[in-house]
Amino acid sequence: MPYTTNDIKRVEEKWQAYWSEHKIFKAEMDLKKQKYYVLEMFPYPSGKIHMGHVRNYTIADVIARYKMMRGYNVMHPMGYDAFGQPAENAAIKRNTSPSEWTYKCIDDMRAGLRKMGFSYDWDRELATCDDSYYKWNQWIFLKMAEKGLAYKKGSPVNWCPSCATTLANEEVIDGACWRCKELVIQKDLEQWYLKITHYSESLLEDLKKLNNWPSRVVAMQENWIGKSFGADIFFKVKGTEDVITVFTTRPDTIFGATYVTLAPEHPWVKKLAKGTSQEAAVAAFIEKSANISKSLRMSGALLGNAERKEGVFTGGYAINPVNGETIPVWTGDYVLMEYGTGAIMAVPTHDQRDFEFARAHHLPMRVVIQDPKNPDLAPEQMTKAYEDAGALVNSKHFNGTLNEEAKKKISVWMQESKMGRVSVHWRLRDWLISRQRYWGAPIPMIYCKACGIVPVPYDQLPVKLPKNAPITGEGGSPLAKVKEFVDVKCPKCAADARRETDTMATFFDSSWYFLRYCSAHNDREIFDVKEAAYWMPVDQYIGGIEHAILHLLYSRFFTKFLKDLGLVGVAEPFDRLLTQGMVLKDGEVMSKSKGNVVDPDEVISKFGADTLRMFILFAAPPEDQLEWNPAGLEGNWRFLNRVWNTVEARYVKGATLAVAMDAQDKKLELERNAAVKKVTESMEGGFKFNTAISAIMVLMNAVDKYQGPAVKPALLNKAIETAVLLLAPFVPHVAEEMWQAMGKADKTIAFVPWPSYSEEALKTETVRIAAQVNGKVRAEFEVPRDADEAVLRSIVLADEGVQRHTAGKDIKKFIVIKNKLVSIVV
RNA sequence: GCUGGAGUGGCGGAAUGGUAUACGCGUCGGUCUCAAAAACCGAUGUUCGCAAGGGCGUGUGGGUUCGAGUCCCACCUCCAGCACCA
Repeated sequence: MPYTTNDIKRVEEKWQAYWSEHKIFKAEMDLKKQKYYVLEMFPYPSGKIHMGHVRNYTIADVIARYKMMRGYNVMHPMGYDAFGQPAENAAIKRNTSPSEWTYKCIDDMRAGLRKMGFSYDWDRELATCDDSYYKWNQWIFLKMAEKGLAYKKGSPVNWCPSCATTLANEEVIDGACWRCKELVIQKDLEQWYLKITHYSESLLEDLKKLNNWPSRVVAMQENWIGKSFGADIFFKVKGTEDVITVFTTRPDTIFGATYVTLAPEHPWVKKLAKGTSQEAAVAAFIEKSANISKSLRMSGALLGNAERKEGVFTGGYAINPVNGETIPVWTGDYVLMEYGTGAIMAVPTHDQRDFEFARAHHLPMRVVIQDPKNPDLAPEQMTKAYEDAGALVNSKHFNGTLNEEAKKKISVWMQESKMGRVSVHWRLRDWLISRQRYWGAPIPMIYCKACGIVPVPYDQLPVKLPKNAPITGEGGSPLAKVKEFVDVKCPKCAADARRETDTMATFFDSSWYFLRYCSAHNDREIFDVKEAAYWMPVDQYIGGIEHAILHLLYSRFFTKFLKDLGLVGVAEPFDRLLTQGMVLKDGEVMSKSKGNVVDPDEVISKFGADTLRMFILFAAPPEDQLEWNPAGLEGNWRFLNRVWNTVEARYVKGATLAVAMDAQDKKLELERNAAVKKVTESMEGGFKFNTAISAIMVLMNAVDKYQGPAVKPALLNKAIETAVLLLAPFVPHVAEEMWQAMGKADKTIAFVPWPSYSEEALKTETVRIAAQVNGKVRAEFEVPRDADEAVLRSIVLADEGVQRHTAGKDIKKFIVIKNKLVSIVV
């Protein structure tokens, strides 16, 4: 009887109900048992689940179920990253409230997740927009403020005109808003920051511990943190005792510095120009630069473009400390105020950007490093900067020193003679978290005229988000318009005061949710320390590569902070990370705008969740992109049918073990053991689900070939049972149903021990070997296992096919690779 | 430019330095059927040959080795991230 659409619906609903009613996947701390924490990146509830979610969560579910069968105490939770701007937009569009819309979406998502049969502990479900959750956001914020890690400062910030809110550096992609793609501009605002830079060193250093993270994610974080070693060098302003400090990673080129360039925003630019003939030109340049947004200045359009390296002479001069030379100070828009000291020493001969600027503005150049391949390097002839290694010239007593060595020597020398100091600069900046939005956690601060900025006392948390804020999408914090929210008494002096009306960036919410899952409904504390000590770290985290920097970096930061508070014992939250590939259709990412979306619901109603799961796992390794292929889906559907039919037609309940095994029996046992070995190794060696499933297919092919009057029902049963057990993590519903149909006593297959295999059973009496002559395969033989060289010589050299290639030639070597091949050299 | 990764049949993809193309899809042929679908069986890198058998094949060019998709060197192409970060 085929496995019909009706069967699918009946079977899948039956087992989903069973798992749910009996809380099969409820996880409880048990110190006697080895824990395993499987986590997928929780979804933003924007509607129903899509194929990307299906892939992400199916991967996680197979891992969770596999680990359960291996005897681990598995925690596999799910929740919703529920704050965020789309809810506000949806509320305006549909004339509803962000809260109503979000909770409706959560219901839809939950239903979709249940239909996929995922093994979640639903008792731990959480949504970040619940005040029972964001209360602890506020708690963390206050703790950070106490430690000086949350602070307010005024500075130019990234501003998205379309979203009418600020953005973190990490949220600006190619100069545009990560969400709406609008070009980001700079705006001077007072905003809240988290001092992630306090942890720069350990965020970088601890990347080395993350051996089970994809190397590209580690590399991306490394780049983002961006540690540069070099020197700060003090250039005296000519005619004063004042100093301009520049940062360089190339102190070896200090003798080649022919001018200094300051960022247009650098405070010395105006000071130097004042009263000189350059004053007007400098003022005009500063104005012009300010009008070109930073995002444009930093975007690819200006890169490596000499024409665009704009700048003017400030009218002032500086003294190069190492040789006392007076050199001009320029301002140029290729120097960024945000990085280093906002000032550079320009060495046009050995830095391409300086070279372009110097050529554009006719500034002097001097060679201080000789190219060993072209020892007559001269500025007039250079068409680009020489940035490679070489020995120093024109550098006084450092002449002849190789530049890598000179970097250290010159830094030390300058430090000793107080001309500069060895220094390190970071690319990472503090994290701007204020958002002028409604649908987020209120920042728990109060402004009092007398007392200044006053934290909300802990016992007044949560600061609840008012329900009635007017959301127009037109900018400005909606909370500022809610009088009963804004008006508050100062906790210190009880005078009239005003609440902070900005909310937290939603990445704050997701930076610690994995800890909250450890005791999701604890209303006394952020989480139970003992529970967290047991469950953390997350053993396997699964999610999209798009979170390689933001979310993962912030989560690492929060974990380090909470560790410093003594609340968690681990410095890193995620032991293993798997970034799943995207789901494509016709070579493009599925998206509503492209109209190439495949709805999981439709696939489920036709083929069932199990077929969908299996196709997604089989069609590509989990990290790779996956091309949607309807024919492939049907192939997996056919396979599940074959297994189902085999259980129905050939499984014999109560068959007892046969005594003697013939060749056919041994072959089946061999295939059974080989399949268990291969599937187990595919799982243990990095979750190669595609090869795991192919090994189960090979086993089923062997079962199909096991036919005829000599079939031993007990052996056949064993092979079928093994196949069903191996399939259980992948296709849990149909596996449960078949397990029950075979009359097994277990109430669920979920915790039946994973099958084992024996190496002995894999050893056949004879093996098939190949014979190579001069590296080419010329014949194949069936020979006794572990046959020695003498035996093999007699068999192989007597072979006609081999002799054709060896006849009349000397055999120089006869190499034996046991049970694999022989290689003859003539 | 820097960083990370990938190039294997018609397609998705397999291969601890040891018989390249497992498994699946597709295609072709067959069984069953009045017919079709489904299901089942078989074939399927390319080329020369009636056949036996041989040549060539994992982006390109070299190298190491009895033996290289795999290791080393140099390149090409593609994907991704970062990017006037001094």
